[in-house]
Amino acid sequence: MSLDNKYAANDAEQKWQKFWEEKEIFKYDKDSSKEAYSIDTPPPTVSGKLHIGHVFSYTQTEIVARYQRMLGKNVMYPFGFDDNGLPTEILTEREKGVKGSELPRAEFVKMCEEVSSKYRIQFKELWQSLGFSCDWDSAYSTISASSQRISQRSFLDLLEKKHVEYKGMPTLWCTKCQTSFAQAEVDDVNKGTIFNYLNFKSEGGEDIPIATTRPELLAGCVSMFIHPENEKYKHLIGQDAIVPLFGHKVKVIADEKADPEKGTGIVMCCTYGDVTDIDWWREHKLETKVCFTNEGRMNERAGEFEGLTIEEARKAITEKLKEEGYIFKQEDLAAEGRVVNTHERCGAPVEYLPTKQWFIKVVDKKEELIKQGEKVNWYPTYMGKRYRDWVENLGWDWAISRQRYFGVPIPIWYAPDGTVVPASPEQLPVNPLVDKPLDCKGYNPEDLIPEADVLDTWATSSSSPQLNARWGEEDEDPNLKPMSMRPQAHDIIRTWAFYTIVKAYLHFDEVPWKDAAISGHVIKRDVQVETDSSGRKSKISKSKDGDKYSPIKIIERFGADPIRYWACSGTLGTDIAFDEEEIGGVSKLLTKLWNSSRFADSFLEGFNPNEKAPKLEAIDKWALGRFNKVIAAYHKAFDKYEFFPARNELEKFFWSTFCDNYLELIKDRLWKPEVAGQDSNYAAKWTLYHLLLGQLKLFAPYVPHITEEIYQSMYKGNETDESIHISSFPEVLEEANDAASDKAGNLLIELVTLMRTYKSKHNYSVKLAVDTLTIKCSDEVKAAVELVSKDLKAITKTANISFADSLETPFEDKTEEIEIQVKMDEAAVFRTELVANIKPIITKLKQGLGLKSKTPIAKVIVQATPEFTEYLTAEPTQITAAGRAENVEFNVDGIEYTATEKDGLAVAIVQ
RNA sequence: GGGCGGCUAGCUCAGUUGGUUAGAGCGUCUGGUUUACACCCAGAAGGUCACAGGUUCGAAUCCUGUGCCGCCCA
Repeated sequence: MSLDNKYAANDAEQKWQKFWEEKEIFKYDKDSSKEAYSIDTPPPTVSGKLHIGHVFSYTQTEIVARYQRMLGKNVMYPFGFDDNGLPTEILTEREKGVKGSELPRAEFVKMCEEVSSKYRIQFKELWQSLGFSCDWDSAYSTISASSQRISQRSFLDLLEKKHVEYKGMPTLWCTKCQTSFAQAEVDDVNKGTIFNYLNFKSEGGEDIPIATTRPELLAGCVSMFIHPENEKYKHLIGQDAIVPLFGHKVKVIADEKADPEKGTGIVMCCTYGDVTDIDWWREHKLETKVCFTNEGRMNERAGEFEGLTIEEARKAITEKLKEEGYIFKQEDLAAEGRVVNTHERCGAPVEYLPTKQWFIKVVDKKEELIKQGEKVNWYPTYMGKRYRDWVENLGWDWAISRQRYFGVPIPIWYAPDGTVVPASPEQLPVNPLVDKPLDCKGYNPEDLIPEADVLDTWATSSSSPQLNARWGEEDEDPNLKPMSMRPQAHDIIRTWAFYTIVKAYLHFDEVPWKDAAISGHVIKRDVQVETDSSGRKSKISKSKDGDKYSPIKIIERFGADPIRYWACSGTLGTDIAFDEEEIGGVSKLLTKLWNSSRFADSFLEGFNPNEKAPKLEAIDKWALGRFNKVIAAYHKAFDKYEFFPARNELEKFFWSTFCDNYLELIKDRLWKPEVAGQDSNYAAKWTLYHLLLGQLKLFAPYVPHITEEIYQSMYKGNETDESIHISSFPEVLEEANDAASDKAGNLLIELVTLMRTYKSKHNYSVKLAVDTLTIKCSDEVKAAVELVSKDLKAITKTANISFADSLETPFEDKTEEIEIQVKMDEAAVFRTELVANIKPIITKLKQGLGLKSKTPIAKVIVQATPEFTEYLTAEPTQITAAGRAENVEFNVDGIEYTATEKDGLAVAIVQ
């Protein structure tokens, strides 16, 4: 089977994707004795849109999977979908135009299932069209029955070990989603707002000024704070103050956290404006005066403002304060100056409300969790610091209960006296709203109150290592503890990486995985700003950039392989700009790979590399030896998840050493075995066979489709592996590590470059014949050059090579070891000169016929003196090439010629 | 305000434990090519390695400081 002229990417990609699936090439074998390599694939959140960022980071993982597989490991590359929880609910509400809280629970859950399964299919199709080598049989969804079982098992284990607790305390609360949430789900948004300066009154009637952006909290004001050394106001400490509009009294208290420089230097403390309020409330044992409802409206404490939303109340109360003369100054805070905490799932501002929630206790485990983080190998290493910083700054335990619907139920009931009655392991998965505990702990089953809350989505996705290892299930896999690696992007170190480490630590006192490879994000090049020459970049925005970055469309345009290759550009962990030009550049590389393979194929058809041991020539050893170095560098880089340098070494070798030099060097040996000798011909083919195969294998993880296509067409006979992707990487060929050959090869390249420069500077064609090349060099160099003089002659079209101690007319360029003198073949030079005269005339004639200079024509006819004719007829292809003509004829009578600048030379053309 | 990362050719980026003349691709310029490939080949131009100090025989690389950009956390 030989290779077609052009590589048909679309057909080939689909063909091989089907082939891999049918032949189960990527199946993980649980019972294999081979070393396991397991990947804790991030289960993407089903949030609707597919994003080029997904492609970028997931592809990097996919390439690692293929790499490890070719190292001979038993690779577990599963896929999961994190389809439960609030993101899916919000998506469903948006798509179906409903509100979860207003529908019967079961009905809404069913809708969520419907929506998520739709998107699950889209995601899977995307990964498949990129040629991902997942074992789809091990795909999981975090809401499936078995995932629920494992997630509930996790909860019960933590309950038993007393790592979870049910407690009432101020909790991050989303009034829009009407649920509590975790610290990690808070987003900082810069938002403009108004700073209101207003006066409280002291008992003695003195004005006590404060500044606040949230006057609606006045109803919940419980105290005021002044710095103990605040000279201006410290006399107020200990007094009572009267809250404007609402009239209740609050104490003025001293505390160092009240910054004298900020606002007026006096701060009001409410239930609860922010984390400082909560700290004060706790430290000073203040009363609790909630003035909001869970739905985000003012409650009865707000008096006439009851029932207004928080926003409405802010305006109304500000107005009233102004009317009644409490406000004496208002300040517009610019957007960048004011950070508002929002709920990352929906964008609503964060509130703090006292509620009773389930927490995983992490704050008192900081030290241990930091130590766990140190046991993980982070790539790049500084990402470990981000983890550490996050853990060190933890202020809250991890709230895992959500007052929502589409999630894993918390498997417990409450007895009338408050005792928690857990589900039994054998009844999982359980839905307390429907089921009863197997062991009611002596309570009447009818009296038990089911827990209606569900687990946070992170509480389930943080169990992905346990889901992969099938923890506690019949088919539990002991080889996956810990897993080999976790790939993920840097933005979710504080959530997903952290939570997963927490779980593995609390359950098993171990790390979930050995390595964590952290990728960056895809950003776009902002064209408008770029023309400002400041070269700014910005994040891709779904709303602004629409479909431009739709992965499906990009795959359709470029094919999967170029996108995969692009996804491996740039340093691990850093953001990358999406660059269509670069993806187009990859297509060029693949075409080059295809064409060079096609070239090799034309000589290797029927070739058997096992027929006999080759007698390798210096130049063969040189190329193979350099390839040995590429192999070593490739593995060294991949070992650290640095697929970009690995790829670069390979690409550089392929394009420069292999294509531009080695293939050119062996052409004569391939074309003319009768001149070169059968041994030489065999050695060239043998080297070509192995070099190309080796490169295909190193390219395979990146561009699996085209390499498979070439492998199957060219190599399948001699090579027995069913797919290149389960073959093993090329081994270092010791025989080729030969210093003399390496030296000779490098000198040869130096000489070739010098000759090319010489010709280029004289405007000669690279192929123009040379009569004699004279080299001035040391005896040592001379000996090395003699090893490759045959190759040097062939590639530089040189008839004679000689060595001399001094040169009469040395070429200006030289290297450290070599100087040269070139005597061109006079006849060839003269012929070139003649052709150089003919060429512009042909172009002119073409233009006269309305043709472009590159348009092919039938014939060039030249009229010339006998002397010129003799030169030209010796190498007629020079003229046909110059005119892109089929043919050339000389001195035909009865035709109108156009004269050239050179006397005795004229041209005509036939279209 | 704290932490982290970055600043290298017109653009996108490499640059190993400090070591000859700092590299690649794209772009530009000059040439070339029909027995793999114009998605090609050869050659050239183009850099005060953000800035300022310091360590060193030697610094893009190590140290200190400054500026700008980005991210994370307050």
